[in-house]
Amino acid sequence: MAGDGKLEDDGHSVPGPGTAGKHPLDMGCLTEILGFHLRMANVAIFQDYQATMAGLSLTPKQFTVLELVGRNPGVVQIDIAELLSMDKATTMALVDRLEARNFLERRTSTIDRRRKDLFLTGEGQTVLQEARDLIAAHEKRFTSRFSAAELDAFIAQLRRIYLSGEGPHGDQEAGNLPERRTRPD
Amino acid sequence: MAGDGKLEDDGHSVPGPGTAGKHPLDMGCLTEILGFHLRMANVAIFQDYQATMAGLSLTPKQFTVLELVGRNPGVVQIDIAELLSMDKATTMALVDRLEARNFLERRTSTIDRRRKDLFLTGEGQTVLQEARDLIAAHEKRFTSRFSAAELDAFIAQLRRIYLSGEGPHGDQEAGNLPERRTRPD
DNA sequence: TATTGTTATACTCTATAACTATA
DNA sequence: TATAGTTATAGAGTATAACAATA
Repeated sequence: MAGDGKLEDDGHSVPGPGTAGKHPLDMGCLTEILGFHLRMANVAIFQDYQATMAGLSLTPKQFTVLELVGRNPGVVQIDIAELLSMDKATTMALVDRLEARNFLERRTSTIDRRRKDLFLTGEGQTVLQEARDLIAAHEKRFTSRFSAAELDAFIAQLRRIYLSGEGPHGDQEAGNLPERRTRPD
Repeated sequence: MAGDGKLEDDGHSVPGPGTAGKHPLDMGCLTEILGFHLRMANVAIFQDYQATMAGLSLTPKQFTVLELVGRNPGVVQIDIAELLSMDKATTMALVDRLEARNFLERRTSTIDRRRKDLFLTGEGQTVLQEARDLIAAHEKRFTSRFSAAELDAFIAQLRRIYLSGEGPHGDQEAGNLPERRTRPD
């Protein structure tokens, strides 16, 4: 029903997320744009996450990296970067912050001395477990809106978006992007 | 199946999104965190969006604002801010950029002279329609992975995440967040 | 007194490019 | 020649705080 190619007028009107539709705006084609809904959901979850994690000061991505290093001792930056679709310099900065807070450490690999194996410190392990506990409660506030089957289907659909070989678009001949855009906001 | 409260070891291992699992990492509890999958999907869509919109240099949020102003001539910043869960200063900066590119203009409201009504310029209307066309093609690369029924269900689930009164968590007694975190990354 | 817009400021995230060292 | 990490730099996005104009 949604999406036969063209984005045109459909006159949908949707109340805002916060107050109960004081000034309902016509959302136009936004209602049928998957990326829009995805972004709105992301923002909503982030806000609760932020309130939940205020004491720990760990961004979602920082938590992700701690969890990855915790589960995969000795993992190197380049693999984390690839998994999370980050630039290696971005990954560097991220790891720098976690290292500065003494949550993880770099050790030069004995096998390939270009590589720095990453390990959690004791403090990192502690903060990771605290974060896991807080996030579990935070998650439950959202996942409780779904049955187990619904949640599994939901996650499967999300994975269908981001697990797809090299990405969806065909040839990528453009190569160089003329202007720089930074974040998925 | 996913989520009985505690986040513990489950040993799931998932290949990275790009190359076909060269270094599969143990994702630990990440596999059952809805916010993680949401973020990964968001990043994947953003990357295709970016490649698609390289020529126009419009971020998703900029496009959203243009569409809102186009559909709701005279809408004011504060309403946009509320709908998109943005700070009013952030909204200001966003509108500034669009105004500097001559895509929209501010006119002092005749009814309430504190307010500035927003309108698309001719150029803004042109660029908006170009963006709609590009985004339609971009969207199709993702939505084509789902049947119409699946897509409707998917979007309904996303809306269930972000349309929920004041947000999910109970009392919000904390009020002031001790540290600042900025973006949902 | 409350609301809307505004400015100033600062900090984080991110990417680009160039560099070092290892392989 | 290619890879991993690193540094320097720059730009966008965001929020906080203060302020002005108006209601």
